[in-house]
Amino acid sequence: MLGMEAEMLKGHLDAIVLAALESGPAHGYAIIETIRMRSGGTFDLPEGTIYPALHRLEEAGLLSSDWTTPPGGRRRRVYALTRSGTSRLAEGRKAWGRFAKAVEASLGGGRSWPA
Amino acid sequence: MLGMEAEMLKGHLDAIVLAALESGPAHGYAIIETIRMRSGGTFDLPEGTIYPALHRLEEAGLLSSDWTTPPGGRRRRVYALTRSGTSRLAEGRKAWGRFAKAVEASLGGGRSWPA
DNA sequence: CTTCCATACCTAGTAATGCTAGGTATGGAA
DNA sequence: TTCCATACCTAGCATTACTAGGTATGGAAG
Repeated sequence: MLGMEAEMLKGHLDAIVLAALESGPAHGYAIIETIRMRSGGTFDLPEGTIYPALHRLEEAGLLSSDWTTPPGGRRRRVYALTRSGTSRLAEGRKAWGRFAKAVEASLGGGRSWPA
Repeated sequence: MLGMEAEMLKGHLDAIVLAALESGPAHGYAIIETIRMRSGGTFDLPEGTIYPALHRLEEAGLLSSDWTTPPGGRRRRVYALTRSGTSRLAEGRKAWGRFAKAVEASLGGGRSWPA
């Protein structure tokens, strides 16, 4: 997040994190990187955002984690989507679709506006 | 908000409220109605959301208000966009565009997904 | 060898914000 | 006259992302 539009993530972070794990398990630092890349640099999340979110998602049963130590590397906590995490992600995508549509309709207000 | 996707508005409400006033001044109840209509029923905001938001926006100089009493009617507080409210709305639309694009890129993750 | 940096994790506390759940009041319909 | 829809308000709550600190290790630079 680049300061300007701080706080805008509210409520959408979970789905974004889950999506970052869809292609396979990853650890916190890598997830931050994935999200930054995918979002084209728009979401540059501080660790203080990601780690608590991961804990929350695991607590909720949407992620599972394992401590791993790659040969000659530091200890990492690797997260993976659980079955309910996968289905929550699907819900999250649908919810985002509805939400975005409603916001656009609300902002548009009859007048056309630049895509 | 239909419960399921509660909290998703976070950070976007202000722009939506400002947009509701773009076509002319209105009072709180009418703004709720406008937003519900425009959003196709998705955003059915409780008064406890709107009134504090209006106060916040006025405090921030983005709205101005006047008490009016229509002939044979109840007392209403009518809000209007100020000049800086108008320009904030423009910023809000741009910010939404960037944000939505980044979320879609983050959720999409290489795989195509239903518009 | 020591120093420093990037990696990698963590958490307590803060600020913001939307919502819940209450309250008041009035005009018109039943 | 009773009730509901309109119309406004607020205190307190829950959630959530962020700030600002902290720990530790492997590798590179000096």
